[in-house]
Amino acid sequence: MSSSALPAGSALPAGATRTRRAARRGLRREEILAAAAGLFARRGFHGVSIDDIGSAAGLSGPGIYRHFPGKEGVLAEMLLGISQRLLEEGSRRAVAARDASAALDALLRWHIDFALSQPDLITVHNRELANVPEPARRQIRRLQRLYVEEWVTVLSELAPDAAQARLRTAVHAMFGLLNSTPHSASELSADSMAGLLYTMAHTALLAASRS
Amino acid sequence: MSSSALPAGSALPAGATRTRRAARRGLRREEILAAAAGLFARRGFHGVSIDDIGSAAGLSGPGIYRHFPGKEGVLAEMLLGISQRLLEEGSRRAVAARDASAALDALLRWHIDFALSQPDLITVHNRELANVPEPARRQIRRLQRLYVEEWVTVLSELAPDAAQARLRTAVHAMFGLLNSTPHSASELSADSMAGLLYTMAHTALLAASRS
DNA sequence: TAATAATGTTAGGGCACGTTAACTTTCGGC
DNA sequence: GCCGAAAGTTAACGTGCCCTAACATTATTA
Repeated sequence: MSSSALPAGSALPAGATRTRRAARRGLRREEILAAAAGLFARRGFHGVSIDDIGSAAGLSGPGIYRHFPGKEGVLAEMLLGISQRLLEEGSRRAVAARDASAALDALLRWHIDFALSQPDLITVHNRELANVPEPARRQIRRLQRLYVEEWVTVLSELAPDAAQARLRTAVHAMFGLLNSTPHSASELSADSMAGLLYTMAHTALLAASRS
Repeated sequence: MSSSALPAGSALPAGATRTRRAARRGLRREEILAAAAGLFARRGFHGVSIDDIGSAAGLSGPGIYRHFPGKEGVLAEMLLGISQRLLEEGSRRAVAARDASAALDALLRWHIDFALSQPDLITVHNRELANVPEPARRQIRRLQRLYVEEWVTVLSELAPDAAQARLRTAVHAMFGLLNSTPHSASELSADSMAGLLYTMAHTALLAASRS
């Protein structure tokens, strides 16, 4: 890590080659993460072996250790990536909206889009936090909390009288609704599903804020 | 199983003694199931060992095999019991209601009550079906499907124009909402939580039926 | 093209787990 | 109060898993 992550300021060609290497390495890591996500979502963290992940990614089991410190490391990086993506893109879109109502719309569209296009990631994100070892788990929790806070802030602007604890709980429940996608066999088209989830989540959140 | 489950029609005293034995046995089985439910909910089926379950239930690991055919057997019976309870009690209350609106109210109250009072069971029921071996899994799926159908029937009566596939998907999503309870740290009292979940689920279902 | 670091492979160690076996204790029924 | 089955114990077997070691191959840099 020290030699490749912190370049000893040299000329451009060296930098270019290091970039090529890093790109290859990055691709391989993403292949492994994608393969592991599908397996973790289907069988759970403890139901998947290192050899399983290796086979699904096109290399042999112990080859994983050239890219990750271990099985828990794969899971930790996966969940960190998901949490970061949800938070960063969610914040980006919410801030870009012109008012609170539009921000809620943007958050809903973003989360639904993510859940429908990445069902494996959403499933793992929902279920496997307990299997992440401690230094990383705290960081993931922090990102998840900030993501929830983003939603609560928007809702608070729409319903200033609602208690924040109630809004937080409502947001958690709505996540349960949106993230249920992977479990239902989905007899609906992706568009119908997205519309249905939007309607249900939107009305549920507004109802929770009002009453 | 054959000698105790199918009594060779004898007099009452023999029946009474058999009942006493069966009662002890039944209690022990429920202790094991309860201990296993908590562990499965927290760490997942593959994250729990037979010795873990035994310790939590107050006996040593292999002692489990005097009551269940194996680890998968414990999970199978647990999920079967949950599915049966949800379906039977849900149907009972829905049928007893005087109209469709009251039936939906009864179903909501029943499911919320169950989810809030048995978070471990709801969690296991949601996550671990894939680890049940095949003869039992089909039966559990059947019960779950019938339970969903109970909801869809009631909703269809309230919204005759809504497509059944849409209603089924909406019910699945609402289950995700109600079953999210165990994950949120619940800063709310049980009563507030029940009220909030009722409001959100009710409005979401009606919105899904209308639009 | 030779050297070197990155990336891959197979073999194996250590350990935990599910299950069975063999034996002991508890307890209800005559 | 004895008998027999039910219920519990510890020991052990086989297997699968995570990870490391040792070696082979690829590919980049000089």
